[in-house]
Order: sequence, then structure tokens, then C-alpha cells
Amino acid sequence: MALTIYNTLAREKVIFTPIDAGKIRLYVCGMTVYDYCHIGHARVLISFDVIVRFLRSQGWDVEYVRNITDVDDKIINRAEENGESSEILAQRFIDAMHEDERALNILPPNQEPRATAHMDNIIAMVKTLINKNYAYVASNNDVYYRVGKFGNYGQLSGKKPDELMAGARVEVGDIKEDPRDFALWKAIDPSNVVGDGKNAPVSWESPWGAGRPGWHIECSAMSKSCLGNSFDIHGGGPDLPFPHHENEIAQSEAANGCKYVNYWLHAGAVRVDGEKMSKSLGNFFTIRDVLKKYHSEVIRYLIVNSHYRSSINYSEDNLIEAKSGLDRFYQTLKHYTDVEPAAIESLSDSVYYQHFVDSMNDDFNTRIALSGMYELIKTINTVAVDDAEKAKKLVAELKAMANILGVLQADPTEFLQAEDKTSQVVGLSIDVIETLISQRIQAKKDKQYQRADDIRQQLDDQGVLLEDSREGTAWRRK
RNA sequence: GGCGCGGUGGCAGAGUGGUCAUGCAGCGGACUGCAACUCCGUGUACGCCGGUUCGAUUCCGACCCGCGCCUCCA
Repeated sequence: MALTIYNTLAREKVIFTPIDAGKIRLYVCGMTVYDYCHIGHARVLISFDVIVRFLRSQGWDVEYVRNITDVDDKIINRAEENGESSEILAQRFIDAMHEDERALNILPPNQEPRATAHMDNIIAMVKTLINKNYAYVASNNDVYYRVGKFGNYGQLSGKKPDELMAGARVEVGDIKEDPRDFALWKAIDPSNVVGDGKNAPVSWESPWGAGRPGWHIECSAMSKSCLGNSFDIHGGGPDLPFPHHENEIAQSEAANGCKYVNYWLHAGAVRVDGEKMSKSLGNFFTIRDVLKKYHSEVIRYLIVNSHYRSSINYSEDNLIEAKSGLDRFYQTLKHYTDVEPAAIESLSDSVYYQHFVDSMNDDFNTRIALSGMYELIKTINTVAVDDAEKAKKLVAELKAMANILGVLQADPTEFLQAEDKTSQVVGLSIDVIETLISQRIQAKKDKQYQRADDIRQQLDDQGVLLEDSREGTAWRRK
């Protein structure tokens, strides 16, 4: 089955055709680093991590670029509030972001360009746009993009230029030619400089005087530098098609004189109580806060458990359910910790793997892929009774698929016994649990079943479940 | 107001013109000293109203409801 993806530009699923055979150049809009990453960011990071892992598993040569926007009014304002420099603030949140990524088992992109490291490219592109008459220097030395001159404006978001005009507010004495025009370069007003040297305005020299880039232009410049004038896929969060991506198209196509991006992918929103989770609404949960309570795989599973384009609801119940779903896998996998994942090349005759690949090739339908993995777990559990070798072979297949989704990477026992994740009960220490278990084993030997049951109940009340088997007594937390 | 998305069984969440999603939870059974795990079985689900059709949850139209973007936001 050919790779099919939903292209925001076409508003339908289409068969993917690369610019260069076998190669995929992918650019994803990353963070603006002025705060910790929230679950919405996690969704974009994980979704594209899964997409990239899958594409590579299928032999695609993927060049994955995810940028960092480290110059922006929000960063500047936050730094000012804190009385620190923008650079230090940005670097702190970049480090935090990398920590979060590692915790969530997100592979680093091939390139992670920062806006501040591409200032020459940004200035060069603005210059080109001015030269081509797509941009102009305003009276205050700001540079604006001339939206009215770009004929295809609105193609991605489905907006009509005229209607944008009608909805726009025209400021009295506005320095823009047209209210739809957006800033490519924001001049520093020297008379506005306040505070001591520490809070000196963030700016770079340019042909239009000191200033800083507007939002949007950095992505056009960085993607051009990292991937070229035209590339295959551009991705990002649900709130980016307009204006960010629309403006990127306008900038890049005007400057480069060619098609910018062939396929646009946008992840769905994460909601809380029916509202979008966002920094501006203030209803966001940071990745690190959630990780204090839940195993990182629970978050990953929550994301993979739904299609990347649909909106998902963030709630305790959904996290607990995600944990239960993972428990089912780990209950089986704990018997096969010595089984290595199968090599992808060896799976061509596996019906389970075929189902997995078909699902993923169909616009990365992780939910369908997962349903096949559940079928596989059932088969493994059934087959294990009288064909241990076959079971092992199937486990190896399962692990290969899990690697592509980036789940089931934890040690099963560690996952099942993980403390204070979804359990509301204050956890017992492992020492106490094991002491009680050995007391219970002795009680069983002495046929004191009431005593044994009392201990079981006592542990159960504390969120610890016991599982007797021929090998002994295993335990896990609810 | 403009553009767009969605309403599926107790919950989560795919998908399809006509026997199956899948997971969690529930119920019954097997297994177990008791349990758990696992396995087997179990649910007249597709917002409302019309239309097309032999047949629609799936196609078309209207309606109701929810949501997103249109200003910074992944």
C-alpha cells in the first residue's frame, strides 16, 4: 500500500509522492521557548516522532528539521519580567524542552536550527522580498510584507483576501499600506530603551537599522537554509495554518519563486474540559508536571491511542485508561524480557506486521495499528500455552512494531510496579510489600488461608495487587 | 459574520453502503485454596429529519448541538 497522507492544502487524503525518490524532507514548527512545554506540545512532538520513526522503518530517507524560535516578543517580555536576558531565558527553556523530549522517548531531529543563528538568512530573505517589491520599509523602519501582491494568499487556510480585509481593523494613522500586511522586521525604537544594560533591547543590525525579525520569517529562512527552496512535508500544531503557515508560504514562494511545500500536516488540539489547551488560556499542563504523576509511556500511549489529526481530551480518566491499556501489554511482555525485537526485513510474511504497515501508511493511523497489536497480544497469550517458540516469535514481531510507535520500551516489572503514577493511594515501600508477601507465602504453606487472604486484602487496600503463579508471587500497583 | 472540523454502544476511539473494530469498565464461564493474570462467551452504537438505494451509521440535503481558526498560541 502506498503512503497516503492528509494534506491540509488539498483538504483530503492524497498519495504521497516525494520530490526526490526515496527521500523525504520534513520541517516541523517547534517551540517558541519562553515557558515549559505543555501537553499540546507533547502531542506535536510525539506525533511527528512516530511519523518519522515509521517512515524510516519503511526505508524512507527522512531529513527531519524542527526549529526553535528563540527570538520573539513573548521571550523578550518574559525576560524583562524576570529581569534576565532573553538569551539566558531561552536557553533555560531549550534545556528543559530537551529534558522533556528525552523523558518522552522523542528522538532528536536531524537539524534543530535556532532563529538567532540564522539572522543573516532572515535578513537576506527580507532583502529579496523588498527587491522583488513584495515588501516595503515603513516610515518607522519596520518592514512589512505586501499581502495584496501575493495572488495565492489564503490557499492553505481557505481564507479569502477580501474578507480578511473586511475583518481587519485599520488603525488610525497606521504605518502599514494595508491592514493585512504583516511584519517581516520590527525596528527598535531607540527612544524606547529602558532599564540597565541587562535589559537592553534584543536587536540585530540590518539595512533598515537595528531591529528583530517578525514572527513567520524565521521559519521561511531556516527551512530554506536546512532543506532548500522546495521540500516535501511541513508540519505543526493545530493553530498554525493561519496566519503562521499561510505567511510562510507567501514569504517563501515570493522570495524563492517556486512552490514552497507539497504536503502540509497539522496535528489536532489537546483539550481540557472541552476547551483548547493553550498558553494564552492558561489552562495548560506542562509535560514535567504530568510526568511527576504518570509514567512517560502513559502520555505517549494517550497520544498514539488516537489519530494525530483528531482532537483529544486531557483528563485523569483518560490517563488512567491509557495506563490500563499498557498494563495489558506489559502483563504479557513480562514473560518475554529476553526476546529481542524482530528485524523489520524479517517481517514481510507477518500478517500482523502487514496490518500495522497498512494502517500506518493510511495517514499514520496509529489507532488501527494499535488494534492489531492487541489482536497479536491475544494470539501470543493463546499460543503460549503449547507453543512457546511461536509465542516468542510473535513477541519479537510485537516489539518491532512497538519500537516504531516508541511505546513498550520500559521494563515490564518496573512499569507494573511503578509508584504514585495513577494510584491515588500513598505507595507502600517495596520492602514492606515484599515482607508482607513472604509472610503470606508462609501462611499459605501453613494452610492459614484466612491469614493469607487478610494480607492480600491489606495490600489491595494499599493499591497493590498480588498474582500467584507456579513461579511464585508477583505484585503490581493498580 | 467568513473558513473548517466533529457528533459512534457506560467510557475511550477507529471504520464501513449489506456477518468483526479495538481497548477500558460490566456481566457469565474456565483456571485459582481465594484472587489476580490469561482464555472463552456476552452489548438491537452510530445527533435529528427527509432523500437516493433492494438495503445507510456509512452517499445527498436540511436542521440541532459541540469545537477550532479568523489576534499571540503546538
